[in-house]
Amino acid sequence: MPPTAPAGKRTGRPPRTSRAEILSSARRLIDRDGWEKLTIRRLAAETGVGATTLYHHIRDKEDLLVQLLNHHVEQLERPPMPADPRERIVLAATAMHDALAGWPWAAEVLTTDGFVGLLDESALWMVDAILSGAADLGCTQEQGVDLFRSVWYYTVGEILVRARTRRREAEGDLPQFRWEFDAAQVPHLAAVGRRWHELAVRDTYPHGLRVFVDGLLAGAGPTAPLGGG
Amino acid sequence: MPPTAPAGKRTGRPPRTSRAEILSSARRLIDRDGWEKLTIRRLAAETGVGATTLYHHIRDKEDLLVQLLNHHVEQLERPPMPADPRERIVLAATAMHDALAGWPWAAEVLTTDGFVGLLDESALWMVDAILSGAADLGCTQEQGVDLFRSVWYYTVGEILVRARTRRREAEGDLPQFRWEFDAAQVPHLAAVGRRWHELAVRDTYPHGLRVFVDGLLAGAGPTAPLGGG
DNA sequence: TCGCCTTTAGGAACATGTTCCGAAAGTAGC
DNA sequence: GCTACTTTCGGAACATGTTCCTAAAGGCGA
Repeated sequence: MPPTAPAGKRTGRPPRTSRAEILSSARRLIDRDGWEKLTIRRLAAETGVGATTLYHHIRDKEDLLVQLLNHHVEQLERPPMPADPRERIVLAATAMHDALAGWPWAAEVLTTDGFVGLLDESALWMVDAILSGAADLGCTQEQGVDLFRSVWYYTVGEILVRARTRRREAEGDLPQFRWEFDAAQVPHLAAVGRRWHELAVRDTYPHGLRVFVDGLLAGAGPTAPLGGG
Repeated sequence: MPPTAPAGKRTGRPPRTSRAEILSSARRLIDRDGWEKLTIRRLAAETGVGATTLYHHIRDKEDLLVQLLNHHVEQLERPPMPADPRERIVLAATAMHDALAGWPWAAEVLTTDGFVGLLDESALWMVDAILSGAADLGCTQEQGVDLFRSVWYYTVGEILVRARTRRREAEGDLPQFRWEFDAAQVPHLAAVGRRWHELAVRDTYPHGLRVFVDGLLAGAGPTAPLGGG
């Protein structure tokens, strides 16, 4: 990795590419072939350099993906924030969800407590909106962070599960599942049986989110701790 | 893959190993070195065969992991089910969570809508308990499945995030995060700053689960649809 | 111009899961 | 015993992300 060259004289072999150029190659590649096709070697070819050369400009693939996500979120239209704190939280969480839903690899990268430490401020207004909503409703900082994390778990889980389900379906992988269950052992599941998938197509994220936020906030406030201890 | 030999005469080259033997090698390997060390080649060595031979007994690594998970869940002590439907749901979800928490690869494998189609009945009593609780509270099948899925998203998200966070910490990867934020752009986040991790150590899963279940059920019943459409 | 130093380039190599295909090792029929 | 058939074995090979290390290419001082 280049030592974040400040300016002025340059010595040594001239770079054949740059971080910015690599990122733009990556965006081009994703736009053209989809993000599943984004491999290091392909990206190197698209950039016009050798594969290992990329590693002098990006730390690793995750670094690359985080930068791409930053760029993606920056380009999102930023909706006006509702004055009502609760609505603000729901809206911000939904925006977070939607921003990631089409970019499952982004959710994959951000599957980390404190992923906020990876992103630029320009991509963090959603997080800030949630924290601000919680604060306006009387939550302490601790409670705000707890609320955010719970919402984040739900969101990231939904995205990862749905993304993987879609991929499985695309690969025609479902037939291998078994959908006949022994009613003696699992009567309710057996009653559902192969209707499971038919029943599981609805988008329950928005409703679940609302329930979650309402519930988490119902017990909040200066006197009632949000979480356990 | 062997054609699930029914019985009787055997012809052809005699097998050097079997599915059961591979599974038990895998368990031994995991017990000894941890599941991160479970690779195909290592497993083959432990079993005493060539690497590619495994593929005549297991479909792929995911197949292997699912079988291991089945075995793991089978060995869990099955707690008595509370008569109260709501408590039953919470207990079953918690059991599901705890069963997976120490086996993050299992959550990885089960990140799929309808993962229940992968497991044996003996590993599905938790799912059935949740469906039964929902039914007892007046939910339709649709609502029960919706409730299960929402709880599942939350659960799987929590597990994946925590597992990945732990791995990151183990690799000493956190320092690369940035924890100074521009207060002008994200005031609340900036106020939290590097206290984020300090605040994020609490286990909020149980409380969040309760909130979630209560909230989802509050709007349930024969007349009030649980989800959107 | 010649050599030194700095910086970048990228081939070789490794570990991962996985597929292909020819070789190996049995039974069955003659 | 010989041939055919069937089943399993496993090395070679591929794509993936990634590290190591040597070569290349420029500026700078003599």
